[in-house]
Amino acid sequence: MHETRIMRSRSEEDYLKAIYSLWKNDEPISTTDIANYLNMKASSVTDMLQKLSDKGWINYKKYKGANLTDEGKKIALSIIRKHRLWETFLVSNLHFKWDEVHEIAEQLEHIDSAELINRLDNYLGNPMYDPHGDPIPNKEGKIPKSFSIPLIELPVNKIGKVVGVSSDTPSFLQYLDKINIQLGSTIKVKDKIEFDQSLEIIINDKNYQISATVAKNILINTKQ
Amino acid sequence: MHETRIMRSRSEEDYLKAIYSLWKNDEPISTTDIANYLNMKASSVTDMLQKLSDKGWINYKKYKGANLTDEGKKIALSIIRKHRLWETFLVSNLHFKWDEVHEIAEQLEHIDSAELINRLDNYLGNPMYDPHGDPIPNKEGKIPKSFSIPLIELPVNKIGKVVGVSSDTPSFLQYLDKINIQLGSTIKVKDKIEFDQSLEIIINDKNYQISATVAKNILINTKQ
DNA sequence: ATTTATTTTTAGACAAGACTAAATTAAGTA
DNA sequence: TACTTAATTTAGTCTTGTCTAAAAATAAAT
Repeated sequence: MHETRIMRSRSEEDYLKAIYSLWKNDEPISTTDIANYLNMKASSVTDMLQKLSDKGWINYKKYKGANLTDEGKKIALSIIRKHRLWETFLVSNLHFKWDEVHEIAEQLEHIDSAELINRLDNYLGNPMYDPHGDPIPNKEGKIPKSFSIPLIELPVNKIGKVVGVSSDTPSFLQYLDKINIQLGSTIKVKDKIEFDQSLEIIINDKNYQISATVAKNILINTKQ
Repeated sequence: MHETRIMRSRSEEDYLKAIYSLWKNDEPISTTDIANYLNMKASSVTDMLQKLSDKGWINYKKYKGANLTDEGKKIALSIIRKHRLWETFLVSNLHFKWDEVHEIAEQLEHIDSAELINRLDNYLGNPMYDPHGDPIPNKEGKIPKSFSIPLIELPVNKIGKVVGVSSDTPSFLQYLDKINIQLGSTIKVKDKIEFDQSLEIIINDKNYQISATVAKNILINTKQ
């Protein structure tokens, strides 16, 4: 007895993932936003939205944007699961640095084998978070809750632990490496500069000055 | 300074690998053979051969078939390297069975990252052979020599060690599992049946009767 | 409320990679 | 050598996923 095999193109998967990533409230995502996210033209996006809608993966109303259906969300989460598990493998086992893995994981996330990804999950010890602190959805698409706030909201003289980042760009991650910030690092906010919102912080007894932009993209745990 | 990035489609890579696999003597490979190997129509193959020739990866003369150039051979070997390293990972680390890995490796072999594959190679301990006993080309495309003969050529009462198989089909590999043959197994040929060339063999003190077809696809070491 | 600007969709084109059917070339045979 | 068959190529079609340019719809502004 054969399972029904729904074939998805790489492109379709990329769109679903993009829509998931752009999803904030429950407002539909605009054509333009998706186009920018994927570096494509709006007209291409319109075409694909119609196709994804026909397949039942998104709800799409002309001129109104798109939102994932439950089915579409499930697919997006399975791709994100793959992406984050592969990133974990690359960093934990192959010793890539956290700023080097995104591109490769973008390819690996499209490998089609449930068996493979579940075995990889076990092999890695069923991790809850990837090397950037992002939660890894489980087989059923459930995401572990993570309680965190951006570093910029941490009060002066409080100590926090880095549990994630909200930007994955290599330049940002490399900057963090430079000032010795990694997942698990302990940070104390020594002072907040009123003028530009920048922070004076202490990491491993060394002082650093970081911009508000950076502080917004570092995630700190909220419970010990 | 950016390295020149020669983009290759998955299709192109599949053709190059096919031509490499079909390559025996130095006679060019025919359009039909490639078509059969890839389950495609000859006309599709003709199109692609022209394209690969334009890119300098094969030598192609109309009606005369195709052969890899040095450049093309290098690409084919790099894909085979990736395929076999991934198969090794799947079997050795994720504990897949040797008949389950081909399909997945067919996908993984197209992942494009030299850094990834070299790290994977090291992670696996720079293996020389994959789970089917096939030699793994190194970074430079050099293939370790393996000395082996098909089991059918092993003389009666001689003992040999299984070092590989020359068919990768799941049905064949599953049959080998059933009669307890794996890489490293010791086989003694008890008798050869003149009539149909079938063999009576002993594995782990148990007798089995195997057909000539099977015996041709089991590779036995020639030096201790 | 009407005009203006922006966003989105439509229409048509193109490249890649497959196909079918027809034409051509090569090979085998009488 | 001429004829027949098999292999190969050509020509034209189709699908997917992208694009540009133009048209239509929505949103913003006077």
